[in-house]
Amino acid sequence: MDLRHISFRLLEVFMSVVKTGSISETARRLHLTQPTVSLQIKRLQEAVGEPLLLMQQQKLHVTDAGLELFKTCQQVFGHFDDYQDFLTELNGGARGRCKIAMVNTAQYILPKLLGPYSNLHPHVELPLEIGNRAEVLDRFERGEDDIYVFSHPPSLESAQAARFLHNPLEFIVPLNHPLAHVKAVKLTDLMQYRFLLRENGSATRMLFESELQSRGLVLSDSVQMASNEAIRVAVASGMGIAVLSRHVLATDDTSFKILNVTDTHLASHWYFVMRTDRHISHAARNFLKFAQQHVEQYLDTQWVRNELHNLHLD
Amino acid sequence: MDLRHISFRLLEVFMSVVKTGSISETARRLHLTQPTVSLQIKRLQEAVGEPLLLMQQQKLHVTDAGLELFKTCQQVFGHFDDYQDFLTELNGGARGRCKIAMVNTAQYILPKLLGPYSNLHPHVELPLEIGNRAEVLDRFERGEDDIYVFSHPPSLESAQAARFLHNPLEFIVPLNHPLAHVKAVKLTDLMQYRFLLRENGSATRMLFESELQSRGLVLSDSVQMASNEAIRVAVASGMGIAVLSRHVLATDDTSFKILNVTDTHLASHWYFVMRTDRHISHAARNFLKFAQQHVEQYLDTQWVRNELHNLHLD
DNA sequence: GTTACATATAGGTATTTATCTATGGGTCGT
DNA sequence: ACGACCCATAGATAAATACCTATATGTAAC
Repeated sequence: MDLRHISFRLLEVFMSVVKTGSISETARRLHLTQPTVSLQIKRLQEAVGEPLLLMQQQKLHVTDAGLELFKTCQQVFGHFDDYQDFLTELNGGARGRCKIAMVNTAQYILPKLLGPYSNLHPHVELPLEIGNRAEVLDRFERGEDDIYVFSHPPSLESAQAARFLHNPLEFIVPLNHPLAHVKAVKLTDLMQYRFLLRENGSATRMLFESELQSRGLVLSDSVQMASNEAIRVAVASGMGIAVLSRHVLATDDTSFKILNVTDTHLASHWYFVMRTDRHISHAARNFLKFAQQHVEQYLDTQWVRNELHNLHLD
Repeated sequence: MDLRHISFRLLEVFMSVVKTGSISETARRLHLTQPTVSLQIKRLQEAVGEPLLLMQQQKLHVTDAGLELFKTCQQVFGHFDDYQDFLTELNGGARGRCKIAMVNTAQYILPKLLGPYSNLHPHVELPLEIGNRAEVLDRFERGEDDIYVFSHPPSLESAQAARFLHNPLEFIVPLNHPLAHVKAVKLTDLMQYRFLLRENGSATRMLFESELQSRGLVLSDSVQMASNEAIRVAVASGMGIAVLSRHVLATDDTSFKILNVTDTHLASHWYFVMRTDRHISHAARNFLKFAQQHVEQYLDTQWVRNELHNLHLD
């Protein structure tokens, strides 16, 4: 039996002939001519190397080999039907994988969107990668994920980015800090204190430092820490002061004090970024559509800046 | 997804690519060039309407759709492997069907051959048709069976027949019959008695009547009966005398007497007949080969006339 | 920077395919 | 005997396939 040159079309025709028990009838149903069907069957028989249909008393008779092939075909088409269903789900975004890589800070906000999405599409895998800016940038360069969440999106010809959330930065001090109860503070007032900062390259730090530089200010003392939590806890325990994303700070957290710095309003935005030179999974497209429609619903409305319509998702 | 023009070859190539994870490697293994494989994959992707493989960081990456297709292919090829096995058995005669139609009398001898054969090939179906000569002839004309067993084979261009067993006829009388103890009888001595005969067209009757005719004899009385058993029992109970195939008479049956008719030795032969203008199942071929090799073993050697080598079985 | 491999693309060709129309030869019912 | 059907075969053709060679391009290793 040489299947090589057997196409599924051929098997379809064969199955129809077995079902209808007639070559002419099959021809009519499949909008072919009778000789065409005759020939197809002949070819199939040659490929199988065994008669599949015999004319017997003016009637088409299916041989054992034919019947068994018919059964085999039924199974085979069953599997392909299943596959078709799978594809349909995949296309509808109801199944598949949507790999997201995000910078550390984003992990405080993205789950609010991912949770509802995941409930809606339980068959979609959502592997998340969390890293510092450098790491995520690395992944982005290599195109390892479907979607990237940046605060400062890299610029790349073959990528598109869109903001969806405002990311205001706040200055926090220990409760017993001299400035803790001052009503209005200026940025220069803070320079004398020790700042707890994320590593170089962190979007928050970048933003803060560029602000300092543009105003000709210099920190008198700073300590680098690996995570936002570490910084928060360290500030609470009096190790120094810090500038952190508003989203990192729980509103009911009273272990530190947020300053009212009147002359400085640092803020960036959260961006969804996707590469256009790479295949984007249906699930990823679907997630972004979901986000576009539901950011207002699941994220704090006061911070939402929904510009996701700028993404070309179709 | 449009499978119509997808051949199994294409799926084979695809599977190899997934397995080896490399287009070039697949090309080497399948003795193709790399561009050929590239193109095949491209075609397959177009047919499926979904990317199956992606280049990612210089490595071929199988997409979800690709992986699922791969699994589907595995199943599908599994089914075709099963089918191939089925075909192999069919070809080896170990599976399939061998329809045999035989005249009544043959049912006393054929089972001796069919039993051992069936034990050897339990997966071969052996539907038997038993009828009178006219009925079997009818089936033969229409080609309804693979093998026919006749005593007087019909002559037909597109058929071959070969003898395998001698079929001597015996005259039997009731135990209390006047001739029962006569040592040597002549045919003419029997004419005055009532003969119990099978229906017109029965090979036994044909043979007997042609003998009578050639010798200018006429029966004084005859009764037609439907089966050999009926005749045997009727003879035993004194209804008349009869001529029956030796094979119909059990050697240890003492309910009647076999005459020694010195001037008449009626006999025919059993023939296997097959049509050459019809597909002959492997099982049927195989059975005839088996018969050719084993008639001596399973049938009474004294009656065997094995001329089955005259059949063209390959 | 060159070599070694990987894939992708372009261009070419012989073969195969999927069709068709036309035709021949059976069987069945009228 | 004559349509009305059935299937098989022959002959024709446009399209698709299955390959190839040559070449471009991109990355990794030396």
